[in-house]
This record gives sequence, C-alpha cells and structure tokens, in this order.
Amino acid sequence: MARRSARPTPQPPQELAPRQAAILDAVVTEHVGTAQPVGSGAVAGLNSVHASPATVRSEMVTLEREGYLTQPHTSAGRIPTDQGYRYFVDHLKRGELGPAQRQEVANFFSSIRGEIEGVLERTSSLLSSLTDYTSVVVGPSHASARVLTALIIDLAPRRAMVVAVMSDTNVERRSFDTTFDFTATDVYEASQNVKGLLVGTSLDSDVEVPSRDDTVSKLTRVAIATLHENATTNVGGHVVVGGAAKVASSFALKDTVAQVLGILEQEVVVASLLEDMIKRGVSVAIGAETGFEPLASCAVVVAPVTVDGIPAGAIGLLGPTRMNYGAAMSAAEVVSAHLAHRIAEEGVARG
Amino acid sequence: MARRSARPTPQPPQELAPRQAAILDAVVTEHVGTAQPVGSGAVAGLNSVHASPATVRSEMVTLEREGYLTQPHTSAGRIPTDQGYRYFVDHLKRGELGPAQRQEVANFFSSIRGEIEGVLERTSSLLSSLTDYTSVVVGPSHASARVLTALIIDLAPRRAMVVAVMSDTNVERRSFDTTFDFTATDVYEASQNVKGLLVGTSLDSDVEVPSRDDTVSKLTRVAIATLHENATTNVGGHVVVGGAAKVASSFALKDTVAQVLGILEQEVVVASLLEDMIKRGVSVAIGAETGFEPLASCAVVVAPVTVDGIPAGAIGLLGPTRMNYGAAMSAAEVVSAHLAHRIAEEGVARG
DNA sequence: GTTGGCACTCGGTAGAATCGACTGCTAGAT
DNA sequence: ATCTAGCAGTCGATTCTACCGAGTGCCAAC
Repeated sequence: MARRSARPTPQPPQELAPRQAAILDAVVTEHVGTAQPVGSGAVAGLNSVHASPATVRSEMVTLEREGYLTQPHTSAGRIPTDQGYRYFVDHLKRGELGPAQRQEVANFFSSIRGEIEGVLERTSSLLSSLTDYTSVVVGPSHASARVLTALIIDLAPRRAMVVAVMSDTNVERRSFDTTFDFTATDVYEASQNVKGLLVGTSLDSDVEVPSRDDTVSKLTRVAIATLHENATTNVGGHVVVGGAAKVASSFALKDTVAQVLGILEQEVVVASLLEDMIKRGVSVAIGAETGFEPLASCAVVVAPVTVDGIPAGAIGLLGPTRMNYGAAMSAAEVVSAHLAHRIAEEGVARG
Repeated sequence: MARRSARPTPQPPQELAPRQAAILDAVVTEHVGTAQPVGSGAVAGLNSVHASPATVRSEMVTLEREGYLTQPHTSAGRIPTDQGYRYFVDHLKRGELGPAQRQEVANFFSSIRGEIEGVLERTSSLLSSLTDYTSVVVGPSHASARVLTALIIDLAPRRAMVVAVMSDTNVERRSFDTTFDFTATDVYEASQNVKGLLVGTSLDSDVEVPSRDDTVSKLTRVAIATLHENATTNVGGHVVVGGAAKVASSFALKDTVAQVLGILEQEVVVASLLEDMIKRGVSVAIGAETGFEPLASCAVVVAPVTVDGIPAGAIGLLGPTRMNYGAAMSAAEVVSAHLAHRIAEEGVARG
C-alpha cells in the first residue's frame, strides 16, 4: 500500500509576463505533442511568439529559474516542470470536444441499456478510447440510499438470505446461518418484520429490533444484523478501471508502468484520490500533487458526477504529466454530464 | 478484438530417451529460474545429468532437431520451445504447495466473509500474490440458476423495477419504463403474478404470460420480458483479474505488455479461453496453444472450479511461457478446491 | 530590450576492437 | 559404439573512440 506524502505547496508569482506565458504555453503544447525537449528555435518559429531564438532563450532562463521549465541536460531543449504544467492548466482556456467525439458520446449514451454496473464499465471503456488515457469511473456510493423493500428467503435448514432493494436501485443481499431451526412461516413473518422495520432507513442507521426470544424475533434480529454488518464495507462506490493497457504505452520505463498499474489495482486508493480531489475542488492533479510517489510522472484529471447537486461518483483520467489536458478535461466533463443524467434517470426513486 | 487462429498440432515422438528428458528438464528448470539461455556446461554440472558438456551438446543438437529446444543465436545456449515446455509440463510430477503457502490459503478462506463477488476479487489477489503471476477468476455462471422468488417495485410514475432472487444466491434486477400508468395495487398484483410464474424457472426458459390487456397483465408481461431480455448477456460468469501489474514485470518488451493487458481487458475473451481449455480438458496452454497471437509469449494455467461435479467457474494464471508451471498448477488447484468448497457453502439452495 | 554571431556542451550514433560464452567438429579414450 | 577432451570458430555484448548536431550561454552590436 503506497503511503500518501505531504503535498508540496510552492508559491511562485501568480502571473507571468504575456510573452513568458506564451513561451511556456508553446513549450507545453509542443512537448505534449512530441515527447521531446523543446528548443528555443522551435518556439521562436511559432507565430504565437514573435521573438528571435535568442530572446526566447533568455526568457527561458528566467522561466527555468522560476521553476516552470527544466533541462534534461545542459545542451538540450526545455521540458515543463510540474509547476509549469500547473500554470498551463490554470490558464487553459476551456477546450471544446470535437463534434465527432461529442456525437460519439451522445450516441453511446442513447444506445446503452441495462443496469448501472454495466453502464459504468462501458463508460469507462468509452472514455479510455476517446482520450487514449486510462480511465477510472467511480459509481455512486450507496451510503445514503434508503431501503425500498426488504425480504428474507429460505435457503436451506438453518440458512437464509436477506435481501434489501435500495432506493438507488442497488440490491444488497447477505446469506447467513442460524443456530436454530425455522419454518417457512417463521421466514414469512420475519420477512414482514424486517420489511416493516427497514423500509425508509439507510443501512448504516440503527433500528429498534424486537428483543423477544421466539424464532421469528430471533430470525428478524439476525437478518437485520447481517444486513447492517457489512454495510460500511460498501461505502465509496465501485471503481471501474478502463484502458489499463494504455498505461504501458504512456511511460518509457517498465518500472513506472508496473508501479502505476499497482496503484490502479488498489480500488480504495484510487477512489479516495478522486474523492479527495473533488473535495478540494481541483480538477487536475499533476505529479506530486496526486500525493502518491508512484504517480510522480502521472497526471490525473477528474470530473465529479453530481445528480441534483449531490455527489454521485466521479470520473477520472490518468495519463502521463505530458498529457493533453484540454482534451482530457473536456472529455471527462462531457462524459460526466451524460453519466449524471443517466444515473438520474436510473435512480428515480429517492427519499 | 483478437482473432483466434488455428491451433497447431505437431506430432513429435511421444517419449524421449531418459537422458534427453533429463536434459530438457534441466534446460527448462534453469531457464525458468534465470531467464537466460542455458549452455551445455550448466546442464552437465547438475547431478541429475551425468554426462560431459560435449555429450550434452550432442544431445542438445538432437533435441533441437526434434523441436524441443532452440537457439536465440548461434553462439548462445538453448532455450525451450513451446513444444519443449509442453513435454516438460506433460511429464511434470505434480508439485506440492509449500506448507507455508498451504497455510496462507487455508487462513485466507477461513477468514474471508461476505458475498461471492468480494470473495472472487480477494481470491484473485491471493492467487496473484501467491504465485507472482496475473490471476483470472471466473465466477459461477448464472445460466442454470432457478428463480427462488421475484417481485416488482414501484419506483416512479411509469417506472418500476423487477427483482429476482436466484437459487445461486445471485440477484437479478432490471428497472424499466412503461407507456401506461399503474397504481400501487397493480404493482402488488403483478408482483404476485410474476412470482407465481417465475419461481422455479431459469431466466432463459420461456414462460406462459397472460395475454389480457389490463394494467396488471401488461405490467406482468413487461416485467418478465425485461428480466428475460438481458439474461443471456450474463451467461459465463463475472471475470475478475488480479495482479495485472505483474504483467509489466513479466515481459521484456513494452509492446508485449500492452498487448497482453489489452487481452486481459476483454473479459469475454478471457472467460471463453478458460472455458475452452476446461472443455478440452487441458490445464495448461503454452504460447500459440492459447489461440491468441498476443499471448504468443504467455502461458495460461487453468483449474476448473466444480461443485458437486457441476462447473462453477474457473481459476486461471497467466504468466510468461517461462513460468514456474509446477508452482502455478498446484496453487491454482489448491485455491480452486477451497473456492469450490466456499461456493458450495454459499449457494446451498439448488434445484 | 532585442538580435545575430559564436564558442561550447553533451547526448546519440556509428564503427572498430575486444571479450567471453558457447557451439560444432574431430580425434582419441573407454 | 559411446563418450569425452580439445580446439577453432561464431556472434552477441561491451567498451572505446570519433564525430555530428541540436541547442545553449554569452556578448557585442543594433
């Protein structure tokens, strides 16, 4: 399990001079495209920067001193630092998704059928193929869902199952053993009890259970206890990773690939990273900002999924720090909006 | 989607001379350990082979001509071919799991709680950490499960959900929209109808539905149709992949890593590969035997999970062709047995 | 402040030399 | 007839050298 480290908080000048900003912008854009260090000549050749290579060089020296750029070695071009990417992202004018891609997303969401788990999985694939980055989709947490109905089912002697249908259309079920025998009638009556007691409550709230010692009461108690028992385990929604294979193409070192895949396997870690980002109100975490060593050369783009103002999951994209932030952010946002809409349709019954 | 290619079926001599077998065995074992080509000197040094390097060399020439060994280049040692591994595996005396590992598996299965999905996921992690290979666990197919009880739940105007609790303790649920309004009483009556019609049937079997045109009948029809609609989608059980990060460490080329991860993402492909192997009665597929180009440098070890003689899923381990077959096979078998036991406990109600 | 010019740095590539692990072959030993 | 010791030959891997060129830093001129 990777340990979270303290987040570095550098305080560089908030704004750069226009020409410096243009140069930084050019370096980032170029480097994202080519994966190569960017030289003064390449930047000076662009018409967004009207200055000679020499001028660009002297500005680059400044940018490097301020921490926005760095040189892999003395006689190479510059590449952006995490801080450079950060400035770039903070000043990124929101890019729009291409019309073809917009259409693809719309088609996808109008064609997809079935229950939420399947939707999440296929959404993850869509996002990944749309952006060429690894995608992470966190489904709605079941924490606040209420019980719509509940029942007990006779499985075998001294064995039964309790099922609760939740307001978010999720179904919780647990089978359990008892130390006493029960009849079909006992099950039926206990089932009615459980239903009466649980409907309208959430699974992490306490309910008044009958304390009598007859079979029906005992069965009722055991069923409710079983259902409540593992409720906390389920908090935080399911995590679906799509396009893990993209990781292998994104990084030069196999070590990095292995480490990043290792993080992706830890669902709770991923989920908490995204949740944390959303809570802090950031939509992009770059390198060390993620708080995980193995993600030092990664960036994470996140978009919350909210239904009626209530958090209902998250969408994340993980790529190398030299990722196409504009494309990733707009893809995440568009898909997030569609997904929120879909979830709203699905879980109509609330409260 | 990778395409399956024809399986090659070479027909070499069934048995090798004892000394040749010993040499082949030594080359495989050594190569699995070191990942390097194995020279005649190294083999001759072992006490399982009493012969000089020169003799070993001349035997190696024969083994190479027969297709068991190959040379990466003229002046290097030998490495086994797929056919060489095949012979090795076919003549492998069943290795036992170390007592420490046995204990670990036993502890794991005695400690794990909760429903089947969670068990499968954590089993997959266990297997992967036990063997250092990527593991694939396919859960029981729901195809043959019967309905224990079914009900309809009112979600919103013109929207409801149908839930069916199956005999394998799985729960199927589908929400659906209607073109007509219905009352709570309609839902209750339709629910009773659905229950009456479906209990004891499997979801892929047809049932006689009421053809009348009143609200309750229509609701009943829609509910049953919805439930049956996607039943086929679910056949084949859920696929859980564990230890995907291990892929990155197993192969030298990043391309291979990406391709293998790509295959692992396609759950249906993986599931059908394992099922196919089980059906053909093989427990190991080496390189081209898997039938997938991208898995040319991989081997797959599979162990069926059977409960009372009925297939209830599969356990697979995926590694490089130079994997430790003995360890992988025994781990898969031991875990499979435990898992089968666990599933048997879980899904007590059958028929 | 900006620019052209220029010497300098250093990674990457190509070619030559060397090393060493192995092989295949053959002649002699068992 | 089988095995083995010896030996020349092969070829990947490593090291070294030279060299090229992209790109820099600095400076003097505009």
